[in-house]
Amino acid sequence: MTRNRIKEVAYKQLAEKGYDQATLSSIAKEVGIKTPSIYAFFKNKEDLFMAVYKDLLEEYYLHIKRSIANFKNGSAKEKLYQIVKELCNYYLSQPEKTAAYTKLAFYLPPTLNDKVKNIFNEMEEMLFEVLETIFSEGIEQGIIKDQPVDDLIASFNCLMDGLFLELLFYTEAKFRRRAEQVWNIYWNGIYKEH
Amino acid sequence: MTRNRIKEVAYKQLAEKGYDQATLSSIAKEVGIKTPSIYAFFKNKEDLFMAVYKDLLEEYYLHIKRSIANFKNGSAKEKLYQIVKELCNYYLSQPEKTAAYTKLAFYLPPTLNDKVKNIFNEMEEMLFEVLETIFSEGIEQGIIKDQPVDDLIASFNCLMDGLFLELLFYTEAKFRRRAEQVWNIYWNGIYKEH
Amino acid sequence: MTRNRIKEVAYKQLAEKGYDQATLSSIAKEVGIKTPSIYAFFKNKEDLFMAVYKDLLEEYYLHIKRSIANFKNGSAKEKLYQIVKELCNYYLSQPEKTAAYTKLAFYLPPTLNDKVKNIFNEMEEMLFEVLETIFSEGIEQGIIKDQPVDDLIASFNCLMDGLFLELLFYTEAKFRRRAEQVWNIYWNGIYKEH
Amino acid sequence: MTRNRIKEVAYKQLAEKGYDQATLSSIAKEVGIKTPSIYAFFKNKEDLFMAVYKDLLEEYYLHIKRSIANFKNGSAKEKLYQIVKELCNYYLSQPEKTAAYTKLAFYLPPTLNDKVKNIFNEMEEMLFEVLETIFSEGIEQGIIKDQPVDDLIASFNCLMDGLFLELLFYTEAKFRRRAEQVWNIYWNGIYKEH
DNA sequence: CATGAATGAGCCTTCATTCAT
DNA sequence: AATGAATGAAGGCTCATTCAT
Repeated sequence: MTRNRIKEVAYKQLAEKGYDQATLSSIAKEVGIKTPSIYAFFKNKEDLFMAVYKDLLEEYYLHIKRSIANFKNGSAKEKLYQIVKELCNYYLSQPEKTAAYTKLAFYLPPTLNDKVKNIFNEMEEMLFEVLETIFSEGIEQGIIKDQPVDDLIASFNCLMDGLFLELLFYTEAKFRRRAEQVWNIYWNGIYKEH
Repeated sequence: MTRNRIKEVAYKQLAEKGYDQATLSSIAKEVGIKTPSIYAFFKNKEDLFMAVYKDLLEEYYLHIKRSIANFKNGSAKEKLYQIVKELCNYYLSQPEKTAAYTKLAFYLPPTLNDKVKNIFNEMEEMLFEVLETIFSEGIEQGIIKDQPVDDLIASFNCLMDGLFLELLFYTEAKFRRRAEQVWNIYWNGIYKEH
Repeated sequence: MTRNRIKEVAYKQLAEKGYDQATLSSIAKEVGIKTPSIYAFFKNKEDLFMAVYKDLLEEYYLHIKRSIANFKNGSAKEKLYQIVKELCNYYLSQPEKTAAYTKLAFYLPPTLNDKVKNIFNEMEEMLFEVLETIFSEGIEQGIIKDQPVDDLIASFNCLMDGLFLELLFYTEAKFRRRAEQVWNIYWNGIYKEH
Repeated sequence: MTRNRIKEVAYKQLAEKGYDQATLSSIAKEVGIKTPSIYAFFKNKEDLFMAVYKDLLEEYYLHIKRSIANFKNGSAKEKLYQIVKELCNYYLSQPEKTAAYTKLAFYLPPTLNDKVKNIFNEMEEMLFEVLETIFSEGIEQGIIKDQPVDDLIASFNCLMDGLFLELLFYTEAKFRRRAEQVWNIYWNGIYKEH
């Protein structure tokens, strides 16, 4: 289906070049159609990218949700580690989508801003709840030092954000190593020795 | 001096709108000159932004260098904390420059890529050396757990990157709080209890 | 019948926006079909509007013809007055058709020019003959001052044209008043006092 | 000055083809420049045509005003006749401007509507006052039949409008003849026999 | 230094039209 | 009879850039 090919090329070029440089004509050329044909499927350039964004966010959202569902069992440490690992895997398995996702976060055509931010917030809230549960349980079970859950979540997110950013600069091997290093230090900071 | 006013408006608009949307004409308009006048000072759009980038990076570089010089004395903990705090202060005191700096990191006109990356690398190396010294000393003095200095540096950088990214999404108050939280957990992870 | 709905929407939009802005797609949208469907009924945009024009002209032509037939009896004054009145009624009862008719007169796609002008001329000739008869009789009967019939026809037409033009600028009430005023002065000018 | 050449070609093409078909590129081609050059002088297509309209209206307005000033002396009949004659002369000496003026009256980009209508109204009011004076004086002096001045003005305007419309369909010679015929009948209608 | 004028390249978009289904 | 998909042509417009003044 052409519509999907357009969308895929669109997010690929978004990843590579950003919104402005991802020209309708360059997208059309890569798809193998003429520029005006895009308008048979999307009202606008904005409309096209809004669709791309929506897909990207939904897929990401879904993936996180599903990953989390998989770690119902296991210790707090295992759960947290799995989350980090899963997200790293996702990032690395979908480098283009991740890059597109990043571009998205850094420049958004003003019109799309609000719509996209809503999905962002939704995702953040979900992740927040999950982490809250894990940390609370960890503390109750004496595995994690007793400290404000807020702090734990904040620094976990910061870790994730840092990794996310570094994703853009490192090769896969380096990145994986780095993720391990970072995780270790993080865990050492929060677990309670016996 | 007009040349500087151009550069300042340029990085301001870079921060706000990114490279593509920071049009020469929109820059000229804000400066209060006509577009072609820019060519009296810069060969190119690329040339202008290369200058902007260079300034941005050099200032950032210099700032880090100076900050570090200030913490010649003090414990490893103090030194590291000062680095975090100083950078956060810098980010917060120069939100526009920081935003520009970020845009720069996320999209660079291909021609500029190599030149800019060099400066990046230089900065990273410098920071690496500083951190290496601090961590090594900390371990020697028994303040920091004995562990690979590489890991310590990696996770310190990840912390900084995470904060850097979050800078874009949080208000100053929230950000400051977050920085404290993150630092605490980090330090708990690396210091050696007695 | 779809064909007719297309035609009606077409002349309505012609009236509102003129030939160029009466887009096939905007017509299709208002009809509730897809643009290419129009081609099932009309060869062309030109073809469609040619049909619209033809209808418009024929209806107008027919109307004038029928109106005139009604005034077989009566004095010259009555006949002329009835023509003016009838046409004004027609204009006012079909404001959209009249507007379309006007647009038609003012811009015609070059290809249609000749075809349309033929119908115009036909109509004008018919009207000319009718007026000729009325004026000649009026003069013979001593009701109208003895003067060149040509002049009488010319100024009657000018009166009609003026009213036609003013139709576009005035409300119905104002227009009706104006028509009466103009007619009175016109008649006072040509009738012969005893 | 290029700016003026653009405006002149613009109104010429407006006269010939109407607003939509008077393409910026076709205007540029006739001027002998490239399309984007137009934007050095006009913000917009609308801006360009607004300038054209303003010129057209102002010139027309000025011409009427000056013509009228010339007939300060003379009988009512002379004055009225001079107005008709002057306007016909103007129309005929500036066929393109008149055609443009007509196109203007029949289709106006919606944005320009209000601005242009103001100038229209101003002109109409001025003409109304002048005619009011002439007719009132004519009646006082016993040259014109005692009748509502409103009627006299309405039918004079209708005469002018009719002529204006016919201007588009007739050759100069025919038109001049027609104007004479129409004037005669008009005057015969309003003058008072002794 | 600064600018007015000009331009090639290119962008987003619309339009009339075709064709296979 | 109707439509989804596609397209060539063209339109309005912006941009970076040049050049003479």
